[in-house]
Amino acid sequence: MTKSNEHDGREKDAALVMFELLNEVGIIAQLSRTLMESRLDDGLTIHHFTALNHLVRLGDGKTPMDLARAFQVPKTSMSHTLAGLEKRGLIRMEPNPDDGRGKLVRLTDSGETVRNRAIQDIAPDMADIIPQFGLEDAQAALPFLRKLRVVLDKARDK
Amino acid sequence: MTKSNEHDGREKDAALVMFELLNEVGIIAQLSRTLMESRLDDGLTIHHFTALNHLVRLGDGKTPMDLARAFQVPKTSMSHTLAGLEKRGLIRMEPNPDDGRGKLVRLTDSGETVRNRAIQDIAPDMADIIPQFGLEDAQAALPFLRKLRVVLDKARDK
DNA sequence: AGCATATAGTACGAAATCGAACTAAACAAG
DNA sequence: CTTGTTTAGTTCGATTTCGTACTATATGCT
Repeated sequence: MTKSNEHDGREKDAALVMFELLNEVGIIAQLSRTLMESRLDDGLTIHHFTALNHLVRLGDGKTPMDLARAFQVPKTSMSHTLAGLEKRGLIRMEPNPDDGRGKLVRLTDSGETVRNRAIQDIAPDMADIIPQFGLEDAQAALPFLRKLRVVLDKARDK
Repeated sequence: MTKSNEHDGREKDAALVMFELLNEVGIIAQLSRTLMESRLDDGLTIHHFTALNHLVRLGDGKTPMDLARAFQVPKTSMSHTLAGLEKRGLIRMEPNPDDGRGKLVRLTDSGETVRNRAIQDIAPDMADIIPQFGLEDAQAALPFLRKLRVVLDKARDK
């Protein structure tokens, strides 16, 4: 039926490859999520950890909307996550001096400590995974994934 | 402090690489999730689609637990997803002849049709993404991701 | 066989997710 | 300055997610 312009068995449609790729990515995300979550548990969820991690790595003083956009979640969900972090004393909310509607998210010392401890707790698991296929493969995959993330991000608003 | 056995700036710890990698994967999964969801909507969620897709690709006659394990979700969540699919007439639940406790999930014709249509609806978006970094890169990434998924899956039960 | 333990699935309730509606402030145009 | 539009964030409610507890069957051990 379909025209076979090269080797039929190996002929792979671009959409097909992408489907498979995102399928794998979805499963990996789910697996890593549950793996990390099993290591966390001071009642901390992945969302809590991810937000803390983001603030440590890229600097605090972000607005809630910045974070919502960064993680592609609705602002109401981010509100909820931040409320949880604040209740635990891991962040503080300040009024945004540049925008009377807005707030700024500030890491507390405790927040940074908790994040660092979480990293320490999870790191052994991460390190254990690498040797199973070599650091080089993983390093090679990173730029590709970054690019894919950027492309998908742009495709977001059609 | 850390010994610099090569080029210090590029020296990357295995755990660090893995963190970054899974971070990217998580964001990509989230983006692709919302992208797909925007194309679906006959009330179908990603979970519905993913389950249908799995059954078409790998064959039906799986138990709910098979599916729960495949997607790494609690069995109660899978119950809920399957209930939704059954209510829509996209699957049927049979008793498992080999296990009196269990059930088998069967695709209906309608289920297969709906899955195929969903694929058709999403395919253009998938195809649009590929040219932005070349089919070869994507094909190269696939085996790596599969391996990572398998490794994580094994690490699951410590 | 009989009993202990493990497993498949469901019921139920608590928490999380997220859309809709709302408040308040910013911004844009006249 | 007023008016209309946009944006940040919260509140509220419907739906989803998922842990706990339960039932029923299977499996393993003696």
